[in-house]
Amino acid sequence: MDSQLKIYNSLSKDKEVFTPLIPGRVGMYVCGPTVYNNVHLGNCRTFVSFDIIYRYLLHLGYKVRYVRNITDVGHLEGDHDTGAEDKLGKMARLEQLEPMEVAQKYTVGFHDMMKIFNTLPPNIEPRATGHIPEQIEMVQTIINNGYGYEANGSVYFDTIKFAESSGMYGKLSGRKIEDLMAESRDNLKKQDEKRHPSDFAIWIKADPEHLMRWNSPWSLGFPGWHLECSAMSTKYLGTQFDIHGGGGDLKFPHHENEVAQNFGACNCNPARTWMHGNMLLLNGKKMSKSDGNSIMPEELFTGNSAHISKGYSPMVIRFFMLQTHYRSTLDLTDEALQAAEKGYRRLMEAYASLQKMTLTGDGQRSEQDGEVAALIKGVKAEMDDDFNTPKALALLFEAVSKINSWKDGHQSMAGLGESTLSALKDLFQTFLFDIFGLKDEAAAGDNHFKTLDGLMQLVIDMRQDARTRKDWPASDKIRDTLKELSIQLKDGKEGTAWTME
RNA sequence: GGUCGGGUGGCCGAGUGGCUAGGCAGAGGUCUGCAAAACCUCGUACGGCGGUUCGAAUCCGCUCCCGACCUCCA
Repeated sequence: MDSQLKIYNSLSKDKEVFTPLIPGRVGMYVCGPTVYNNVHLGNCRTFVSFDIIYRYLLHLGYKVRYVRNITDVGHLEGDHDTGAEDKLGKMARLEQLEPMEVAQKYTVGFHDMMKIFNTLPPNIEPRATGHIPEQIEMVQTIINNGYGYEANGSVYFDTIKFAESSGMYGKLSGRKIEDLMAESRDNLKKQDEKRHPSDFAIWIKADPEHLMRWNSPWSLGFPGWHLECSAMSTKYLGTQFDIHGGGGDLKFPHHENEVAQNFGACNCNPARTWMHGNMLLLNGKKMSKSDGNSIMPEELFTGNSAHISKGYSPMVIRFFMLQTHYRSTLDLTDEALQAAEKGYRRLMEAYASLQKMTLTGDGQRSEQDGEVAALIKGVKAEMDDDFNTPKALALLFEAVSKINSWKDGHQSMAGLGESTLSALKDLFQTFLFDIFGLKDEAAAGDNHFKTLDGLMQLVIDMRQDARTRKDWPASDKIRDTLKELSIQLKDGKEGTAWTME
């Protein structure tokens, strides 16, 4: 709890020592998906990043309230926030479903995928359509405070007024208000209703064909995108809270407008720390369906895609994500995934070896003990430095070399203290599973695995007998046949281990 | 065009004013019946050109290239 956790704040563009508003507690809001289609992989990366952040905060002992919304109304297709079709409404029309059926379908799919990636569920997962009264109330408050105005049944946020009174419109995304004002677009519909081009809709009067609409003091309509996050973060975390996160592409306009709305409603800045994950690229380019530069999670698992040579398991992908800092772009390539797969296995195998180890030395501590102790401290220090998972992982891999050396007798464990060894075991257990959220897929402890392992021990014994007799054809036949079945035997000093490839 | 972020060894990726992560691949070695696995050693990289400095890949300037955002996007 007394850690010196530092977090990079997009608002100040600097790393800051993290101090929660209420000691011991953290309120964290992360922008969730708009459930109009299957989650795509970039989405998953953002949520995995924040999952690790959430897990680490829990590890530090904070009582965290993690809120991640589901947006199921208000998010429009096309050019601007008026005159375009709602994403959910469009899918509903195309698939001939109720909008809520669309939302339900993709919400379930999203949850399934989050589970596959082993992310912890948020504490509250509010839906935009479940908070229409709260949003209407917020619009009214914004109007009352003089930051919103009605025009023809729609309500707009007055960005110029906000910029003048707060001086911070554009601060989060590094934009100048003059530039925003100059960004007038010819193809903008309903531009005439706005006082300034940079103003945005917080309540939109529905066209007759619009599927989702609610009564409000201004019109039969629906809330603007951005507003749901402002209303729901306020409801569950208060007008001010600790962390607001999301993908980097949400900085503008979504987050910028959120700040504005919250300020307009409460005259205060909502989140103290803004965190943004970076993009996932595919072969050096942003994923884009229209260019064919895209891959769905399922395709990644099955290998059914022209971009990859084979399938990769969810935990390999999670490990792959951990190897890059959350604020860096991550380039997904087949070669990089292969490297990640091997690295992930090596780490898991070393973990298994470590847990079985007992001390062989005399308990006299030597230099080696100090090295391991420093390593253990280092891993935590890296996570305290803005959740630096790649560096923490690098240190764990240094431990992997040591573990394998001890195991194969290349290096003596002499000089390692009992408490140091057990701290190292704890470190692996805690970081790999509790914080990084990995699972050991090979040893996915079900009954079948137990049976298989028993069977394998028998086969290994029989091969060992053959080897003792120097019956090389027999022993090699066992080894080679298993290899064809994707089971690899690994001969070591202490006998033979096996793994599934 | 505007704004921002990058260009690191074969690939992916940390980091940072001097002690020069890590993973994967490659080379050599140890071990082994052979192999695999494992371990050890090795390649001394930071787009280009200038400048600041005792010293820069790390700071500054210029330049080239790439990406993101500016419009739906995590």
